[in-house]
Amino acid sequence: MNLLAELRSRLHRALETFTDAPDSFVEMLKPTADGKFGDFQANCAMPLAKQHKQMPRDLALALIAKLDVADLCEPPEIAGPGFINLKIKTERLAAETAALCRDERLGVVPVTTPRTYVVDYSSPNVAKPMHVGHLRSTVIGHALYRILKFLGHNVLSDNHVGDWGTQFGMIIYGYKNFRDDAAYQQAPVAELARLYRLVNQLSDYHELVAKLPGLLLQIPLKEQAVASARAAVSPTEKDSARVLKRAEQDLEASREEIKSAQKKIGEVESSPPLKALADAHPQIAELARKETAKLHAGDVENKRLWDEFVPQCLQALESVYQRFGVKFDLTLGESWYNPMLAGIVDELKRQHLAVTSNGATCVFIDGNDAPFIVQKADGAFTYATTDLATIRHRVENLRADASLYVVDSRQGEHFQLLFATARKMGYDKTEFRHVSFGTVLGEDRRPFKTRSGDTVGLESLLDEAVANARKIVDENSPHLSDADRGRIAELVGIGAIIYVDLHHNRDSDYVFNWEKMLATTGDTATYIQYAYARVCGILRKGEVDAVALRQGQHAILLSTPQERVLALQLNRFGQAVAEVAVDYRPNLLTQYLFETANVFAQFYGSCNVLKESDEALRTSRLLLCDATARVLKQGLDLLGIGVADQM
RNA sequence: GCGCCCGUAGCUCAGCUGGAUAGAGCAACGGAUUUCUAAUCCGUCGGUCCCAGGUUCGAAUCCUGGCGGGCGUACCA
Repeated sequence: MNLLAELRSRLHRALETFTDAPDSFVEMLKPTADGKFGDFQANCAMPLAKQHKQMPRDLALALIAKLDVADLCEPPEIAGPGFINLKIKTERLAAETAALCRDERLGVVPVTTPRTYVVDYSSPNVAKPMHVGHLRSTVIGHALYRILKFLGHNVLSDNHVGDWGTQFGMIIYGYKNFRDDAAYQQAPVAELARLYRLVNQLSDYHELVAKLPGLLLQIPLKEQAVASARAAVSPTEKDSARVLKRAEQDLEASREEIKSAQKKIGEVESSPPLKALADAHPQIAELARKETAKLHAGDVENKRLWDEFVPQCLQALESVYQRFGVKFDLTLGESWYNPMLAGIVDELKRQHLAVTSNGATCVFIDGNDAPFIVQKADGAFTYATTDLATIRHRVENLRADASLYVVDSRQGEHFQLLFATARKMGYDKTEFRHVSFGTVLGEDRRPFKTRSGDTVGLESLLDEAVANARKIVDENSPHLSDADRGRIAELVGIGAIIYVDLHHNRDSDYVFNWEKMLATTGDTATYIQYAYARVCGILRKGEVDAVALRQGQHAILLSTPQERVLALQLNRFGQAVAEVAVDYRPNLLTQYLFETANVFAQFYGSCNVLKESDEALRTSRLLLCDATARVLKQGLDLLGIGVADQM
C-alpha cells in the first residue's frame, strides 16, 4: 500500500463536506518535514479555514472528526497554527512492511492508464566523438525511459542522431583531400574525427583571418565609447552607470574574441604543414558546404561515402552506450526523415501556415519575433523541418501520447516554436515536452564549448572515472580477486558519473569538475552501492535463502526507532518513483535513495542482525535487510546504475 | 532592443503546486571500531535565502521594481 496515497484518499473523503474542490487541499498532505511531527502532515486546515472564515484550529478539529484513519494512524494531533500531524500505528506499519517484503514490485504500483511515450535523448552528431556535453541528455533520458517503463507505460527510446548535416560535408571534403589511408584502415572512426577537426580548424582559420582586421578596428571605437560613457556617468542619471558597464562589457568581449581568434590563427600559422594546407585550401568552408549539398542532392560518390561512414560512426557510439548500459529502441537519425521533408513544407503551405520571408519559408508564431524557418532561401531544409517530420512520424505511426525531448535548455525557443507549429498543423492531442536541462559549464563558469581546445571526450571521462575507482577498490578491497575488482571499478566509476549528473535538479547549470565527477564519498552512487554491499554481506554471512525468507510469512517487528524509520522509508519507494514521472525529475529518486542508504546505515550501526538472539526479531531484521537491498538495487537500476554484492 | 533562465552556508547544490526552527554533501574541527564491510556513523562550526517594496495568518517559494550573472534571438543543429 502506498501510505501517502491512501491517506490522501481518506482525507479526500473527509474534505468533501468542507469544499467542492478537495484535490488541491488533498495534496497538502505530505511527509513531515521533521520526524517529531509524526510521519505525515496535512496543511490544508489553514487555507480552508480562511475560506470558511473560521479559526484554523477549529477547522482542523472538525476535519479530524470526519477523517477516518483509525485503522492506520494514532489519533491525529493538531499543532501550531493548524497543522494536522499523523503518525502511522507501528503495528500497521509493520504489517505494511511485511507485505512490502513479499511484493515483487516493492510498492511501485503500475499506472492504471498506460500511455505511449517516445523519449528522445542523447542524439549526438555521429560525425564527432561524444563529449561531456552529451552526458546529461543521455543519462537523464535513459533514467526517465526506465522509470516510465517500470511504472507501466509503453515507452520507446529514440536516438535522433545527427547524420545528415553540414558536418558530413566536412568529413567528405576531408576524406577526399586529407585522408591518411593507413590510419583509416586501422581506426576509421578516429581518422574521420581527425578529418572533421582538421577541416573545421582550417575553415575557422580562414574565417577568422578575414574577420580579424575588422575586429581590431572596432577596439579604438569601443575604447572611445567606454571613455565617453565614463565621462557621462553622473549620480543623478541612473542609466549612465549601466551604459558604462555595457560599453565596458562590450569592449571586453571584443578583446576576448580577438584573443581567441589570434590563438586559433596562431595554432595554424605556427605549424608549417597546417599553414601549407590552409594556403592550399582557401575556399574550404564553401567547398565543404558544397559537399553537403551534393550529398543531399543524391550525388553518387558522396552517398557512397556516407553509406560507408555512418555505420562505422554508429558502431563507435554503440561502444560508449554499452558502457553506460544505454539501449535505444529506435535510432532514427535526421537522414531517415529526409524523404518526408518536402511534404512537410507543402503541407504547411497548403494550410497557409508557412509564408515566404526574405526568400526563406517560415512559420510565424504570435508573440515571437523570430521565424521558424522550415526551408532556407537556398532551398535546403532545416532541423525545424526534420523535427516536424519527426513529430508526424511519432504521432501518426508510433501513436505517441507524449513525446519527451531531453535536450539542453538553450534550445527552449526552438521547441516552443516547434510545438506551437505542430499544434497548428493539427497535432494537438499529443503532449510535447521539452525536458530541458542546464548547460555544462567549464571550470571558468563559461559554457563548455565543443570547439574550445580541450574538450573532454566522453570515453576518456569514463576511463578516468573507472581508473580512479580502481585505485580506491584496490585500497579498500585487497581481499577480492583482480577480476572482481575490475568489475566493481567499472560499476563504481560509471555509477559516480551518472549519479553526479542525476542528483542535480536538471534545470540547474552543471559545472564540470573532475573531483566532483570522481568523488566516491558523501552523496554519491558509491555510498548507495556500498550500503547495498553491506546488506548483501549480512545476508551472505547469515547464509540466508532470500526467496524462502520472503515467502515465510514472517512478522516484521519494529522494536527500535531505527527499524521503524527504515520501515517507513522503504514504504515510500513507490511514491518516490511515481513522483519522478510527474515532472520528469530523476533527482527526486537520487534523493530518496541517498536517504534510504543513510537510514540503513543508521540501522546497521545500532541494530545487530545476525547476532540477535531473539529468533523472531532476527528474522524480521533479515527481512528489512532484504527489502532494503532490493529497493536500493531496483532504484539504482532505474537510474541506470549497477550494484555489486561485494565491494 | 526583445525573450528565457538563474542569484540559498567557505565550495557544490536540494528545497515538490506558499507552511512549523531554511536542509544535504564537500571542506574544517571533535568523537565512535575486541562487533554483520570505517567506501561508515555521531557531534560541532557555518545563512541578511542578492536588494527594496507588495500580497498573506504565514514568503527562499507568488507579484512589482532594482542590482548582478548566464543563455537565446533569420536561414548551424
